[in-house]
Amino acid sequence: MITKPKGTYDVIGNDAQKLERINRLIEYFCDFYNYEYIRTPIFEATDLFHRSVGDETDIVSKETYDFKDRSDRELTLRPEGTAGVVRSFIENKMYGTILPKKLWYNGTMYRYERPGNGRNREFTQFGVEILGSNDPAVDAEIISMPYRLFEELGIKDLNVKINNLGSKEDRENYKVALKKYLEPHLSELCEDCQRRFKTNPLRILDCKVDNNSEILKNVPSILDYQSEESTKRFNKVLEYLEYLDVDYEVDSKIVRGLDYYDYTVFEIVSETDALGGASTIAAGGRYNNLVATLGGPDTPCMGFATGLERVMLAMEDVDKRALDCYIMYVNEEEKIKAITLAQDLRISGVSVDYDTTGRSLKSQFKEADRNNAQILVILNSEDLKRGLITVKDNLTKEETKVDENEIIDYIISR
RNA sequence: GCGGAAUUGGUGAAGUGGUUAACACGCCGGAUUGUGGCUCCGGUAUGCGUGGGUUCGAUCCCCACAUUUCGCCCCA
Repeated sequence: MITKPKGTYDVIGNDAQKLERINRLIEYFCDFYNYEYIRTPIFEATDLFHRSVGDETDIVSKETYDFKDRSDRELTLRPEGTAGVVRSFIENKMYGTILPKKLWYNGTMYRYERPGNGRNREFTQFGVEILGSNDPAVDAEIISMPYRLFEELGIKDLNVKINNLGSKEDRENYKVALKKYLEPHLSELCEDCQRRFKTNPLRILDCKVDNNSEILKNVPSILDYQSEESTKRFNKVLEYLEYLDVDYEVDSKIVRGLDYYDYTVFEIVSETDALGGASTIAAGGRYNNLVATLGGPDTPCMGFATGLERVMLAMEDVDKRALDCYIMYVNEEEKIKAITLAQDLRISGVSVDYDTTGRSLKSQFKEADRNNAQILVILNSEDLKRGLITVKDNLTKEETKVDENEIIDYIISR
């Protein structure tokens, strides 16, 4: 038997119902928040991710699906959505249109990782990007929108962790101070952190091994190394979040693994058991320099992305949608009536189904209940001869015989 | 990439080096010859992740691989 590739999965059963619900809600939200849909390619030039996400990041250095096509082009399956959107923004000269540009996407991403609970090699991210505004209200919207979406989906124990990375200059100043502080304690840190000290000292902050050590508890905070303007801006973001009733917590150790972030970064966390160790269900931040880095004009931007597989894990099961009508029959004459009546009802906007496996009438009743059918139509040759059809309300169990010519109107009126 | 655990029908699972692989749910059928959801009765894995090996004989022992899962790493 051929099985699915490692790290992929089929969305079936209740997961499929959850995903349908999520996707419907996403469209609804994006419409009301005034975002435009964008779809970009699933593979892009390898270089795009090296220049945006960063050569040195784990995602790019060891998790991408890279390949050459038949003309030896270097291509990569997208490991995240922002790079492609920004590339499209520049390539299609959207910076010349009315700004800000508010875009949303929802698609599969690929990372060659060890699969686990809420972690797959092919996974789905929904994300939005606001390009061309540095207003703190944008930051607040980018955080509050997914927060409200998750609330609407019934996800419990939501919390936003937020931090301010500041400008590149602010970060450089902080890195100097951080290194100065850590230097004497270097031998006390874990191996990974000793390596990070050279490559990316900020990442030591969210190390899980050393997190409880005295050294990291007393580490200088990045928030103390911000310019006045940056701090002022961050406080405004927090103020707006208060107004929007978002439950947040400033955490100066949130750094994120993608190089393009600056100023506001955040994670939305749910402590639901089903998520296990994968409690971050959405994350994002500002990337005011990315458009320029990729060759476009200076354009301040912010966005977030959420992993739908994790959202599904955090959700309660979704009830199957009820079927309006189930039609029952036994002989061929009745069956013909069943399939034609079903078609007429479906065209009239009534959801209908009927048996196609030769079940007994008894089993057809069971099948109707499994489908949570509201109305049962029980066809009977004797009745049909007199132009009548039996309709049973599956809640009240009331049964009536209706004239064949009025059956559709009768069912619609129920 | 590193370390641990698991893998038996549609599902949850018991089980033993040797005839027919428990039990439960589900599903199908019957009692009820065209009105169910209760009850009772019956049916429902030629197979125990895959490939090797040990053995007279393996689902059960050994090895490898795959997949899943937990932790590390990282992240959505």
